[in-house]
Amino acid sequence: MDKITAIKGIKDILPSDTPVWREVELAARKTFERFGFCEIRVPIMEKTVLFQRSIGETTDIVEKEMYTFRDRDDELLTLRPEATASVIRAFIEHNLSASDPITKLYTIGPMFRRERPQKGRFRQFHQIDVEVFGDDKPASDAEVIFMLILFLNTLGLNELSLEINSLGCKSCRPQFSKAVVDFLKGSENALCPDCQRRIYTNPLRVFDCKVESCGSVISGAPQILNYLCADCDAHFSAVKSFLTDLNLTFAINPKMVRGLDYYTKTAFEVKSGALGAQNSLAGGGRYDGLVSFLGGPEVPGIGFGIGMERLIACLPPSSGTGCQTDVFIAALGDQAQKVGFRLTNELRRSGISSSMDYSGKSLKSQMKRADKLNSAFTLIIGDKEIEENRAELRNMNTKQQQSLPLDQIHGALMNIIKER
RNA sequence: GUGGGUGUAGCUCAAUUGGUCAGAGUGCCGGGUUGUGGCCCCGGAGGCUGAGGGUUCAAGUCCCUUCACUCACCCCA
Repeated sequence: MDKITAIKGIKDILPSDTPVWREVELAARKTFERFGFCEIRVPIMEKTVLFQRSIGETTDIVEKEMYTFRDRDDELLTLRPEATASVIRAFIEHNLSASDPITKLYTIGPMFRRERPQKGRFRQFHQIDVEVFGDDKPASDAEVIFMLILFLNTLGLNELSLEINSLGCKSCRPQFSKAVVDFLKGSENALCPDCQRRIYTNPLRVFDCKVESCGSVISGAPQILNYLCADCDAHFSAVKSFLTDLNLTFAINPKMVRGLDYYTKTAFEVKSGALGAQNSLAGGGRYDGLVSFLGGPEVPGIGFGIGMERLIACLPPSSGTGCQTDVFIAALGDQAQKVGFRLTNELRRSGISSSMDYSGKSLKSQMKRADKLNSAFTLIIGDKEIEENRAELRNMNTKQQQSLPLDQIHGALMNIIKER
């Protein structure tokens, strides 16, 4: 029989990895909730139009990376490639702005993009996603960025680089785009074929092309920061000064444009050197026109996404404790097996984690198993002990051992374990 | 979609120019030693060397095809 494997680019998270994931998720919840964020859980499937509208028809994500399929009633559905669209959809659909003018949400879960997998890039990957609705003040931008950095620091990540930029708004960005197009047309021949095409499809993308010649062309191109309108310019200055107030070091990267069409004003990205080519660990920005563009009220928004696989790849290896067992019951002999079976399940009913091995193997291998389960205590019951109406309880760390009368075992164990 | 690299026991890897090359460590199972497990000692199971074809007296080792994994481009978290 051929064995059935997982889908390309879609990975299992094995028991050995699972503690780190939980630790990261827990840290995220704790940090975000300290900032007043609440969790929202949105579906992993949406109508395709939602993503087409929000992410942008000409983006790579929508053009060639989405898992889209036709439902049985012919409706086009797609597995979400990012979370923002869904969160906004839910925000609008349930009219969340009506009960609170400012809504702060986070969500954690899998995203899907059909790309060629490589280091730090998978077809199913996980994001921690944060969105703020209803606050267009620069302090909000700075707060969100601060929260992101704080969260990463909490996990022990300090060697990070924060880059920010402003992408302008609907009044100043078009002028900038036009200036860029005009400029690029002037030196079209020096660009790589991809970029020559981009001039007409998505000119700003030329900025993050990695081809050397394109880089040198674009280095002389107009810069968005020189085209910002008064409002955007003031906003950006205020964000920078708030970040400085919070002691955050950042670099201004005027070439950072972000791959989703909806961003306006502040855009930011956190990179790590430890990641290889896919070095962007988190990214986000403001999207002031998006909620209304998706049919909602005129509500500004800002948010970011963190790539969990990439984040975990940067983490120092140590942390993360495996599963713990309070007591392991090693039973030797048929009578002992019966007693042990009843006892281990009684303990579980009492809220104590307990395990035993039903195979009847040697004490040696049962002790080995106790080690694997990280048990704090091992209770040894043999048929001989049963005749003497006792069992031996061994503390796995101190090796200390005590004899317990059989009929008092349950109560005694409860006390001992509670004391720990 | 395009390119490079790699595919040998569950895991990590060996195997001189194609010629006892199918191995080691670790893990697993059993046994010994031990104050009833951890250290140490002995033994055992496990591989159509990713798959298919070809060259050769001889192929993990060379060639072709295919698949998988991986890294990079593209793009993004």
